[in-house]
Amino acid sequence: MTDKDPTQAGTVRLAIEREIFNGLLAPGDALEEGRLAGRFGVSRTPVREAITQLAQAGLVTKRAHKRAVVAALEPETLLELFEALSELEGAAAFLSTTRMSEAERSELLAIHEAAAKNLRLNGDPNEYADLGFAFHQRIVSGCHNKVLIETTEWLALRVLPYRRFQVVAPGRLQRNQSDHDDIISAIVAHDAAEARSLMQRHTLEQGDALMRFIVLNKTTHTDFHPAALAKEHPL
Amino acid sequence: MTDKDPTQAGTVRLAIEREIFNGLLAPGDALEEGRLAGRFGVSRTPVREAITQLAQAGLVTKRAHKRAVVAALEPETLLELFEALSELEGAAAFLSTTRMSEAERSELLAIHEAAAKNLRLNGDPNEYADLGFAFHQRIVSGCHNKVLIETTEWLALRVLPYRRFQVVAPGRLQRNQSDHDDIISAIVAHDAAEARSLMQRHTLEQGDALMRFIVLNKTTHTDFHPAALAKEHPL
DNA sequence: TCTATTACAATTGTATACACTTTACCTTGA
DNA sequence: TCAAGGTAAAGTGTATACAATTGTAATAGA
Repeated sequence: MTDKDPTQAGTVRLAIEREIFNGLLAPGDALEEGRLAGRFGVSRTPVREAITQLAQAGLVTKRAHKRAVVAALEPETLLELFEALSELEGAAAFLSTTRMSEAERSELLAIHEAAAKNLRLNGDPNEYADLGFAFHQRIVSGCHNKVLIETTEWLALRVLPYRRFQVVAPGRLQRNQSDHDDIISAIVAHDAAEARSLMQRHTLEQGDALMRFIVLNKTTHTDFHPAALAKEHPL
Repeated sequence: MTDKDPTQAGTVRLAIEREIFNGLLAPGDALEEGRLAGRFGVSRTPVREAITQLAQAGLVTKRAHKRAVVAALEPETLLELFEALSELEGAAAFLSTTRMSEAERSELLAIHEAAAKNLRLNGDPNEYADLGFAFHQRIVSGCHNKVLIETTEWLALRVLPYRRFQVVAPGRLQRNQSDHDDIISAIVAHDAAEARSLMQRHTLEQGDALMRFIVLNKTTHTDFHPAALAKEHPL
């Protein structure tokens, strides 16, 4: 599904996806086929196909004869996403502990150390967020189970617009890094069960922290749309 | 996505899905839009949309300008599916242990006892398979996490055509029932960790048993298409 | 006989036109 | 003023026509 896009439908799909992540298209916004077609300079057909794909991916919701809208994640759904994701990432960590190649393990370590360095030197928080994302991604891909990887990334995609806000909570970065420390230790020690447990709790707490942040800032928003949050809390 | 289908695309989608499960459409078979359109008495447009949805669901594979084909599960992928599924169902069992309502718990027990009765009286194996499926489904739905439920069912859908063959292996039924016994016990005892562990191992062993069965019968098949198996091992 | 090239057929991707449903607004009556 | 109904506008669902790409087979050359 993540192929290069020789087809217009694929191009449009990626474009819409981008706009959702950028916040240009906010949750609840209607995806009107005609306008999008005009905006991208294509006909309704590929737009319609792109929307169908996005709907199946869960990024937009669509009912018959009703306009497709960008999926609005209610707080409850966001919690459920993190709960499910924590189980999958925990499982991946368990499997990765015994399945990662030496190369993969050392790459993971390199990413972790780069993040540590960034933290010590008060580097760019955006870069730290990217490294954190890479950390999770490597652990997931290390399990060598394509189905599990695919499924995990499918869920991670849906929380992606929200996940980066973990860093704004005070003291979250240090806690995050220390969690990663422990996870790395378990993996290096080949303690798969411990790696699972730590990873699972870590992801779950990421979700909790995000939820707390959202709730605390909710008075000023009817919605907790990532774009709105981004404006008030620029990284 | 499992709504009633006031739209033709939805109807066609379900029809194709059925034919895949029935084996009328075998893995590797090409889904040619024009023919399907003619066969269902609609135009290519809804057929195309149905195929797009099925592709996103993983039941068919589709690349640009190439014909869509029914997804052929290679043995490796099937193993990966069961591995991922076992993690998800294990997680669901963990959560269900503490989250199921009394009504849900008693319904689960009723299903389990009906299966036991079927086994004692040498009932219809097909009915037993259905009860087994219901057993898993209730445990999953009991976790009250829509995202987790949805994700689990998404994977279960892909192994559905193969999963029923668990019953053909000699002694599998008794083993299956005894596994279910243990899982029920853990749930009733509110031992969530044990429920997870048992459920996870159970689903994983289901997959292993299925794989063994397939490998043992592979000499006669170049492929282990469910329809071919169904012909040789009618339930 | 085998291989490569080329033309043609088959099939997918896209655009446009039309039918049907929903939504919104406006009118009408109380 | 408000509610109810109806009508027009907007938007989705589907069919058809056309363009672009791929698969195939036939032919020419070695």
